[in-house]
Amino acid sequence: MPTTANTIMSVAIELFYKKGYFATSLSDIARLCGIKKASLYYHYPKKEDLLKAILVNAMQAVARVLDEALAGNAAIDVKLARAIAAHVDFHIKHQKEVLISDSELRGLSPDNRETIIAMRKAYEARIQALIAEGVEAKVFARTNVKVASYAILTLCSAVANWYRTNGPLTGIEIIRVYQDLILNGLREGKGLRFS
Amino acid sequence: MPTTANTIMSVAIELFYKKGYFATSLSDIARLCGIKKASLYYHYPKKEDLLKAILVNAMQAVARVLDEALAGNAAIDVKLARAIAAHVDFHIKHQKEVLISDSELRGLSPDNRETIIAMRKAYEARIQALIAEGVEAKVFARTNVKVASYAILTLCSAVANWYRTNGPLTGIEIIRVYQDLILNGLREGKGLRFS
DNA sequence: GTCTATATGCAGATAGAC
DNA sequence: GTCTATCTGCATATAGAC
Repeated sequence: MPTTANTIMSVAIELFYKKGYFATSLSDIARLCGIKKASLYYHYPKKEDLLKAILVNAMQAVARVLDEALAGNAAIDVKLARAIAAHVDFHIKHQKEVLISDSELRGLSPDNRETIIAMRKAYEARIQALIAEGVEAKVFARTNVKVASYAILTLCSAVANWYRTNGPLTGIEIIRVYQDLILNGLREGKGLRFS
Repeated sequence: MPTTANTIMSVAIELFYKKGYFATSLSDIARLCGIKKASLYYHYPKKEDLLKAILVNAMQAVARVLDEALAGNAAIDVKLARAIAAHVDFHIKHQKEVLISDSELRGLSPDNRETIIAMRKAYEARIQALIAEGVEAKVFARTNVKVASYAILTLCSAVANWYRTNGPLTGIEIIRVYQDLILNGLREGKGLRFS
């Protein structure tokens, strides 16, 4: 039995995803929750609080998933493969939250926006560290680590834009494809060699 | 000397890009144009007309760029390489319009939205035809053509999210990287093999 | 915790003078 | 073509009863 706050949150995710943050009114949300819009304010004092919670939760969740993927020892290319798997898996399992995160950041006040950007940078830094370690160990070709990380992360995030649950591919198949593509690309002379 | 209509259009692109379509008011646009908001209605009867024009122009322009890239004969992998170059080049030269196209489609009425989606599908179909031809000719490995096209197009479009004009890389360098990555990926056993 | 009623503001859009 | 003035509606948010 979900709490009212939880119901509101899932309805908000649904509508922000489908119509966008600004185009979604609190009346829309209230109607779908089966309550009056004034009641929303008891649970979330401002509309922006809903958006902020969605983005913070998503960032924390994906960071946790990365934690698990990187726990334990492994060769650096295996580690990166696991990170890719975790990232892609999260992005196909949480398409709505992730697409909201990508397109509604501007709905936040400067303070809240900075919070999210900082979380995002911390996440990127962990991927960059993996790439740098692989380059250091000469497992990957020399490359501009930051640029490579942007290319890889946008590539792996973009899957949220086209993946469909009833599509012809399972998540595992897609992960396999992206792992091959990126790891081949990072090895000597094969692709992701940003100078 | 730009016409007023043109000024309005560039201001709209600037603001829709920076703040988003819904968060941009016609007063904002008018102020930056140095006119009163009622004057906007002489040039564009509805706010949505501005958004529609941006999306239609962008789609027409990128389709034209693809025309040029595919004019003349060439081997199928060379053709695809040219298509990638054209697509990436367009996406780094028109970042704002392209990012608006990607995130503000919901600002359009159903009719207008359908128009854009149809243009988009036609564009995708041309890329799919290239991939299919390469598979047919056994230059590329067998793969799910539609899925491969989505992966490739989102990959090549995502560059608009991270490319910076004063960044460390030129457009040509990025194009080279993406061409290598994708063409290697499509050849036998190297990556973009969606079953 | 949820309700009814309402305050307040600004949005998109129009009318009509110049 | 641009202006001033205004219409109309809906948005977020609050007050206070139950």
